[in-house]
This record gives sequence, C-alpha cells and structure tokens, in this order.
Amino acid sequence: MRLDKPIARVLPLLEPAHLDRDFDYAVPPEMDELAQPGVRVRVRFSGRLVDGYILERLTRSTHSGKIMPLQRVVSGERVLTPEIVRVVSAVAARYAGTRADVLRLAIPPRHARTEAAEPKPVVLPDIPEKFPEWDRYVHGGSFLSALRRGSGPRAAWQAMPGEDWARRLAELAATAVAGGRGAIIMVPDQRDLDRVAAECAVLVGDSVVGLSAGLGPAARYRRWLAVLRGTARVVVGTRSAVFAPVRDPGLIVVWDDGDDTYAEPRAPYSHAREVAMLRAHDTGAAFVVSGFARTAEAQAIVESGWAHDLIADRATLRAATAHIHAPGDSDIALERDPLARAIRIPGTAFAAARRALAAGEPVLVQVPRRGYVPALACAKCRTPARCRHCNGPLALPETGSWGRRDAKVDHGSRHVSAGGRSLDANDRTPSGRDGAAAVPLGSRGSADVAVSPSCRWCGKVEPAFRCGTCGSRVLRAVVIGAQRTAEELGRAFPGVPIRGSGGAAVLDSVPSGPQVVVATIGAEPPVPGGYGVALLLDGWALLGRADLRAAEDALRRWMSAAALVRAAGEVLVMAEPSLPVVQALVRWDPIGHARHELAARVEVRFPPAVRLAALDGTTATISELLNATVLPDGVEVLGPVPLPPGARTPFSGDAAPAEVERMILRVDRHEGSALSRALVAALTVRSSHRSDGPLRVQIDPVDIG
DNA sequence: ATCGTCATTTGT
DNA sequence: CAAATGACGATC
Repeated sequence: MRLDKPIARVLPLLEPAHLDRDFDYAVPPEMDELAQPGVRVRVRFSGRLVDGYILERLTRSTHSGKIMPLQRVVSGERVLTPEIVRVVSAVAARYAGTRADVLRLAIPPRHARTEAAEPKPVVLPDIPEKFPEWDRYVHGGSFLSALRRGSGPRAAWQAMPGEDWARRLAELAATAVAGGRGAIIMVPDQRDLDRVAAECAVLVGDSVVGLSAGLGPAARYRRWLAVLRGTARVVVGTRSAVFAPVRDPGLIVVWDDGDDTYAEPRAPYSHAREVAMLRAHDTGAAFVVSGFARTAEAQAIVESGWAHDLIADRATLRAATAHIHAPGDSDIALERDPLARAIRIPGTAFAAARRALAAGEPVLVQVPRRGYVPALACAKCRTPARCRHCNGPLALPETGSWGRRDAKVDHGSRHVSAGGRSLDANDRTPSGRDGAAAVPLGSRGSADVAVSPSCRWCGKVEPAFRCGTCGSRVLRAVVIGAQRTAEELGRAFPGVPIRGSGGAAVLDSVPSGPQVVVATIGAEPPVPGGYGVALLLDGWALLGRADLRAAEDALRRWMSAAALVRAAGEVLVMAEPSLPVVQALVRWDPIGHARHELAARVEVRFPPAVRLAALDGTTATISELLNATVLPDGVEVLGPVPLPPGARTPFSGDAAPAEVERMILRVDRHEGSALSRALVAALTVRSSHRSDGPLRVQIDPVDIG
C-alpha cells in the first residue's frame, strides 16, 4: 500500500527552546486514516516517547536524515486547528516563548471517555435583529451592524454606570452568532462568568459554554470539545478561553481588562488581552476591550487607530451617573463624631448613608482588602515616590523585621521613625484579621534607624527625595488598609441589616431594600435598582501601592463599585480630592484618565508606550543569556534590581530566592518583535548548551514597578 | 534519555 | 598507530 502523503510533520511537546521546531515522521499505513493534521500523536524522539501534534501531511520530507515512524495516533480528534496553530505561533513569538508552552495553555488534557460520548444536538433560538440598548452609545447601532455583517469592527467600550453589562455582552455574542460566526467573551472570574453565561443562554440557548480553570477534567474537556466540534458557538471564560477553538470566530471580547487575572502566571506569561488582539487581527474577528474604566493599554489601542471608542455621549452619561464627591482629609480630621473618625468617614457621608437607608435604599461600603504592598509615597500629596533615574518605585530596603506600625521617613535627617498618620484608624481596630499595617522599620524593628530608600528597578539609593508633584521632602510608608469592621457600622446604623461580601464569601447579588453591604474591593454585589449610596473607604490605600498601575487600578475599582449606584444616587470616595484620579472619578471620565495615564507612560517609558522584557535569574544566568545574542539597536539595559515583592521565583531550586535578581530590557514599541526574536535566539543558544540554571523571561510583565 | 561524531588520551 | 575514552550536539 502506497500512501499519498506518507510524511507527518509533527510538533513534539518538548521543554527546551531549541527544540521548538517541526520534525518529520513516517506514517505507517495502518495509521494513514487517523493521522490527520491536528491530531495528538506519540513519537519516538531520541529514544524517549513524547507527545506531539501533527501539523500537516506531506508527500515528501525535507529532512535528509533518518525518519522514524509515528509511534501512535492518540485519537482521531483534530484538536489543533490551523487557526490555533497560527495564534499559538504568534503568541510564542510575541512573548519569546515556545509553542509547546503556549499549546499547554491552549489545549486541555484529553479525557478519552468524554471524547467517545455522543454529543447532544443544540437548537439555536431566534436571535433579535436589533438590540436597542446599544443605541445609547454613539455608533452603538452601527457597531452591531458591522459585527453582524462580519466586517470585524474593533472597539474600546466604556459601559455607563448602571449598565447591565453582562446582558450587553451577551447581545454582542448573539449578534455574532446571528451573523453565522462564533464568539468568545472573557471575564476575570467565575462570578462574572456565571452572570454572562446566564445572559448568553437567554439569547443563544445551549450554544453557550463556560470555560474556566475550576472545572474538572471531564467537564472541561467536554465543553471544550463542544466548542471544537462547533456545537457551541459562544464561549464565556476566564483567560485561557482566549484560545478556545471557536469555529470561525467573529467576536472576541475582554471585559474589565485591567484585572490582573488576565495575566498568565505560567510561561510564556502572556496577557489575554494581547492574545485576543493577535487572534482578532489574524482572523478578522471583531474585538471589544471593555469595562467601566479604561486601561492605558486600551487607550493605546484607540490612539493607534486599531480600535475605536464605543462610548455614550456626555449628556447620556451624565443622566446615568450618580453624584460623586470626594470629601477631603480635613473634613474627616475635623469630624467630631468619634465613630465617624474611627471608620474614617466624614459626617456628610454618614448623613448620605442615613438618608438612603431612611428612604428604604441599600448602601454599599467598599473597603480595601488586606495584602496591599507597602511602598513609599509623598507624605503630603501621596503621590507614589519614584526613582529620579529610571522612574522605578522607591522602597525601603527589606532588611529588618516588619513592624505593625506606620512609619514616617524624613529625609532631612534620613531617619525612620514610627509615627502616626492623620487618617489612621488601623491601630485602634481589633488585631487579628484587621489592620495588618506592615512597614519595614530597620533591624529588629527599632524605630530610629538610618536608612534611605532605593529604587526597586535600578537599585540606586535615593538620598534626598523630593516629590515631583508637590515638592515635599517627606516620605511616608503607605500601609495596608484592611477589612473594616462591619460591627462599627452596625453601631452607627442600629436596626439595619449589615451584610458582608468578600474573601471566601462573595455575594453574587443582594435583594433590594434598606441594608448596608460591606464589600471588599471586587466583591461588590449588584442590587436590583441600584444602591442609593456608595461609600468608598480608604481610597489612599489603593493609590499608594508600589505599582505602576496604582491610580488606574484604583479608578477601575472605584468605578466598578460606583456603577452599582442608581442614576441620581450618591457616591463618596475617601481620597484626596485634588488628585487627578479622584477628579476622574468625580467627573466620570475614564477616557480622560486613560489618556493621561498613557501620556505619563510615554513620558517615563513604561508599557504600553514601550516594550519591556524582564529577565529574572542569577547574575550568571542573566549575563549568559545577554551574551548569547545581539540585542536590537537602541535597547536600554536597566538593573540589576531585586524582584518585585511577592513575585514568584518558579525556579527548580537551583538558586536561593535571595540570589535571584532582575534585569530590564527596554525598547521602542516598533522594536518589540525584534527584542523577542533576539531573546528567542538567546534562549535557543542557552538551551542547546544544556544550561538550565534559573532564568525566566517575561515580556511586559504586569508586576513591573 | 540515547546515539553518533570527533577529538583526545592511553596502551602498545 | 590503534583502541579506549570523553565531550558535544542532535534528536525527524
């Protein structure tokens, strides 16, 4: 028996970078029928058996050496589609990773029994021609028409306050399906997934599946297969859903793209929004990046012209937005009511809450979670302190013990001392789950140790800090705002039900009626008709994080909570009113803020204005890598710096965590792919030399600065 | 992992 | 000068 195409070109799933190549194998005649492009195979690779995928069948091999036969076709299911091959290759190239790494994210483990099961038929309900709510957004109707025609429109959508965004997203998916194509909607977590999937089910019936990491292997594979086989046309999922093998994708949506769950924690550390863009670009699918707020990355996409604004006009927006105020610190400091001072809200906020409750309306209280990283900020205006050389974040050296007090750093005397702060109530709250203020105070926690902050990026010591915003020379450690005590609120509003939402007990929604809902950030439940009032506590704690995205993140979290308030309701945010980010909330101007953020990142050369690569490893492994390739012209090499606090060091134990440091490579955006190519070349050299010391390469990591 | 290639060492 | 040993690199 002579085979038409006796050669199978195979991608084996191998770890080392230099083996990220295709290899040709002979197809034994009895495997001819099953061994189609896209199937999983087992092949003998230098003695051992490895898994791989058939990429294509060929009449002859281009390889002149010996050709081994395929060992086994695992199943005839063609799990790797040509489109996914392209996306996987593009993601690997962009992130200087291997296709094998990306494939492990893209294709779930096989479950043989599930594969054998008969799929049940799916009936698609009639989908309405129009979804009029979209007309509340400028060009909303024409966006949906273009989506339905399949012309692949791309937009950055800012949902209005009060918007039933899950329903709107379902309408987009249904429109893509009505146009004969599939859709992917990505959400940050399971709660949002359930909500969006339920809305999709109303419009497209059983054509929607939810895909998330929480599923067991069988359910995960069953749903994924339904997508592959075309029974399911709409996928609602968390970050890895961006790779779902939806047939003929007509729409890819990312909701709330500033959420950090979109960053893949495993190699190649890809970001779901970027993968979505690569896939939309490749397939011509429509693309929507969305949320109440807007990231600098989304703004960059708009300013480059790749996507367009999809937003409400000013009047429509104003009519939907609550009245938002930021009472200043002084209002709180002057507050005479001890209870109000204890939970750090001024009398005006108390009064607003009382009014809402008296009118039978619910009140939302947003509080910070514990776990915010201590960093240094200007004591006066609370702008995060940045390095004068590279704009990295300033921090105190992490040498001594960690005290449970606030600290003030006075650079006139270069001393650290334990000290109070005007808004501090943490120290008075019951210890334990609350008030985990953590600030390094120098060795043994002594309160008077000479210390200068240094840059977390370039390591340079800053001996004479001066705030770039207000000129103050005084730094303060910004400490963790923790779960506030619902009991104190209970005392303030006797007889009113108090509910908590956060941590392990997140409420999906609450019924209407007078009540106080105390929710940690991100766990705010919607309520029918909206809240009458929202109080956003301890705003400064969000803003002071040692994070490039602190302001953007704070605005995103405030807006997500404020959007749950009814149109003429009231929002009070406890943060310095003069700060631009607070002004952006008060004016409900997510785009103005994103524009400002992006301009700032252009100014200081942070992503998305530039492309960064973080090289984490030991001095030896990093320099080995850098010596193994020629970096593109104009690349800046910054560091070494210590790893960001809390960063995982997923190295196989060769180096003690203390030895691991980070180098930053920085290039203009248009040199980004050249940088990735250079890094792939370096990693290839390294792996072919058997060097397996600790090293990790991340492109535009989210934990930068 | 394993095998082949090629240079180097070792045993006459 | 041939055989033994080892380093290195490819792996279809």
